[in-house]
Amino acid sequence: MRSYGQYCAVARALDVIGDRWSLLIVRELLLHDGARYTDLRKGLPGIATNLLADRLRDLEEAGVVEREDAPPPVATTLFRLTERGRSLQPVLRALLAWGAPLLTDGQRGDEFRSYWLKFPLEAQLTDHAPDQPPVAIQVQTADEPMVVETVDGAVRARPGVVDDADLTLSGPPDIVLGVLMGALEPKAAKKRGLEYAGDPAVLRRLLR
Amino acid sequence: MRSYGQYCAVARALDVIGDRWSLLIVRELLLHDGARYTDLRKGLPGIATNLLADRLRDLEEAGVVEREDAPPPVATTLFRLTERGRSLQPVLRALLAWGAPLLTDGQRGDEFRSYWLKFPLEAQLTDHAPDQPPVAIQVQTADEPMVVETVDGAVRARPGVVDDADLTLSGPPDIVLGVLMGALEPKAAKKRGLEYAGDPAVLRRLLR
DNA sequence: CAGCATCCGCTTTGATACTG
DNA sequence: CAGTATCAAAGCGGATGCTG
Repeated sequence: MRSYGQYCAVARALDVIGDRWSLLIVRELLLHDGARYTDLRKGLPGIATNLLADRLRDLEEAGVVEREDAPPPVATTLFRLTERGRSLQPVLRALLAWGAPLLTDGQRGDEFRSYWLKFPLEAQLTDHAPDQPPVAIQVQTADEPMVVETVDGAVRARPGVVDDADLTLSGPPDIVLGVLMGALEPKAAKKRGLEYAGDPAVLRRLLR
Repeated sequence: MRSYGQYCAVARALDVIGDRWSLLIVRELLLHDGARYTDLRKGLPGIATNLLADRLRDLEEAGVVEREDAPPPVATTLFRLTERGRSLQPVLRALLAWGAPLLTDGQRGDEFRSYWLKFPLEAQLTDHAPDQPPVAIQVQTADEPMVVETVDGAVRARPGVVDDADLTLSGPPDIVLGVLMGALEPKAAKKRGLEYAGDPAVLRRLLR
């Protein structure tokens, strides 16, 4: 990117990560540290492959990303965030918070990966009854199942399955997200394609 | 900007404010609410006038900026942030914090406006002795003088002059900033063009 | 197959000139 | 003062080809 040529911290930051796709690459690496080129392409639908290569090079030069030639049997290049790269998390969090209201008008044909739910869910949900036994919610939407669970008073979301989930949600991403963010009543959501099974109190415990 | 087409809050946020110059326009309006088109141009050295007009239109459509046709005697258009626009402040703060280390390698011919110091100074400085009488630092660098002063235990920076400053700093922006951020010792700074007069304890009170 | 590089058409940006 | 208009240059998106 061409520099803004301004002696200002915001402008200098944007000189480094203001390029199109750059912050989304950082998002992918925050969600999936040690990703292969192909993983990044899958997580960045719409990016041109030459741009991904360019950006990775730029970010590497800027000290945000580092590449590691994994030894056999993997024998592939892994891309990681440096410490400096991980310190972009507050920027992503702020953007996430600002952008969250823009999700309420539905998916509108946008691409979606269910592990993208990790950040909004962990930001929004809190365990309001950490003394109670832990709970787990199984979420099924789009490409892969996710688990939302309480761990030591914190709420964690990860790809995966649990067989003893206290609550199971499945349906379109925007509906599932709406319910999990407390913006949509389960009753209304059922009419819009939500499958809902288990204990509703679990949701109230995390939402409040 | 072309949409990323991803159902993700970060991507949707970037769809709105990820365009080149957009966040710097927001910076200007946060620093100078109710700015005229010409004020914005002065505060955004390097922007092409058609781009400024385009971005202001886009941001207005997105509900970030609003324009107000000021009545006489002003009789000009004023641009303001909406509430939604002001809520971008955490994003700017996060970018500022991330970009701050990039300022330490000097100004390198970059443009500078002294009121840009407001955010970094207020973010970095704290009044560690709020019970003591208030203090003021007069800062003179580049285009206009700035005052850094304690107000009810907070630190405020604003364009202007005070005649009873406890400390006066003047010199090149990067040197003055280095001293005020505590990254540069006054002694070393003097060798690099800093004029320094008054009570050094004032600085220690705000830095610690 | 993973990790690019190249080519090409299109869009965005930048610089400058001009206007109500 | 607050923009349009114009045009060249750079950046982006999509397709495809190359190399280990």
